[in-house]
Amino acid sequence: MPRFQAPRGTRDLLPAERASLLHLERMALALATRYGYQPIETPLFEQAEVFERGVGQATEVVEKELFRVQAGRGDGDGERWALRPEPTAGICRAYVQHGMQTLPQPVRLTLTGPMFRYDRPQAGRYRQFWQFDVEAIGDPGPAVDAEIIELADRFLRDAGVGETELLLNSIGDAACRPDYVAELVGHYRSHAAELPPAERERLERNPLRLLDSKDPGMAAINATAPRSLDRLCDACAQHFAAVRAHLDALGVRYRLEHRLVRGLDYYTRTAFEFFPRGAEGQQDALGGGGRYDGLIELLGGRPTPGIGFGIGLDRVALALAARGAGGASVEGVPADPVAVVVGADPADTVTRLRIVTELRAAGLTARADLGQRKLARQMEAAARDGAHFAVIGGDELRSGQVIVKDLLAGTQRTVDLPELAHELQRAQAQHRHVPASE
RNA sequence: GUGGCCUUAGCUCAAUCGGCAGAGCAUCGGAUUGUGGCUCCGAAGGUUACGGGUUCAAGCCCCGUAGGCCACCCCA
Repeated sequence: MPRFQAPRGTRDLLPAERASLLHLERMALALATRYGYQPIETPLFEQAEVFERGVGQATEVVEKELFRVQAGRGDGDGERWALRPEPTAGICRAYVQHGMQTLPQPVRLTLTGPMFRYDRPQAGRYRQFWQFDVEAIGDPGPAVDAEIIELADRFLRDAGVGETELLLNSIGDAACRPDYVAELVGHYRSHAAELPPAERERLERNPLRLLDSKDPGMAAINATAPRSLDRLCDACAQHFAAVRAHLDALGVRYRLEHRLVRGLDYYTRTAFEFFPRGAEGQQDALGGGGRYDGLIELLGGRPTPGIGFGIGLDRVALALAARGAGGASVEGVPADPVAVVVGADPADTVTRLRIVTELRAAGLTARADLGQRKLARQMEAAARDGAHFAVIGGDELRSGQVIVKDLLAGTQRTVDLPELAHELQRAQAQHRHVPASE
């Protein structure tokens, strides 16, 4: 085992994995842009308080998983930093900081990048993971709720993760949630004797969480627990009904899940999560999101509604791999070079480098074999690299010519150097029009 | 943060009862001095994750640490 390793819970994305992620990132940006969401980038770290206030002091994400950073000398209040555990708080901080309330509302933003949580690693759960995030800030909905959810659904389908299930809930707002939570606590208190110890402790800190407990002893108690959907105030109930109507109109299928409570404090009203069909462990969640009508205000802005989602690209890639999909070559990132320039005189790297430089200037994807190996080895490496052509520089160079060998067809011809780039482009285009036999 | 399983070459894995650390693939070279994927031959590659203990002797048994995975907690 090497002395130095990637830190626990992180991993190197080797070219094949990097290409898959790059593919997803590009797909995400293209899709969000088509929906009118503009790219934004925020720092990978923020003042810790942005997350403590934004995400919620009592959440697992902040209490247990915040990746705190020792800054410089670490001797001032302003130097309490943390790596971002999720993108929404930072984006909302930027919205406030840059006065985006003066822009036409809502402000539609998207971001793709790494997030950090100091959690115990597991497959599909990393300390550094990639997320595709979309936010619409400044629109109370309900139509934009449906737009956002449909966008998330579209991305998952375009990515090709297969059948997914969308779980939907409304967890109320400042007007009705407190009463509901109080009623819920009362319900659990009346069953206090039957509660498992761990659940009894959570009752005090995060009562909503008891709802989705997997403890078998909780099944009976939860069955009779009040449901937030039955306790929504008129405004929330109307909002939720309208969200559903919009989703129905768009043909987005979902399942009501009254136990769905999101883990971040900022959520209000609409909450949703996506799972691969048949897999509903939390570690299988592909993504989720919801409305956060109080968050901007918490971060120092005027009261402003917002909604968004995050999709875990690592998990999307995992789901793809599980179906034997993905891993294909990425547009703009060809896995294989079109041409490899090899030389009969292994020592003459000048000629090879000069030729390949001209091919690149002409827009071709090409590399030269700059090793000192004999021709057969250079050819072998070119073929195994998946190159379409080998450009062989030998005695013909004296008369300004090279040999172009089509490694797929096995044919070859002599070409004048000034014609080389053209000839390769022509042959490549011709190849594309021949039905692939591979 | 809790509990469990695992870790041998770059990768996938062997190694009988505790008794000389191996194979395939990949890499490099040769067979073939100007022509590739096949074939054959060879080389290189190891502190058996790390540290300690037991033993004449440890990849194998014991303890600790790190990392991976699984189930929780919980998120992506």
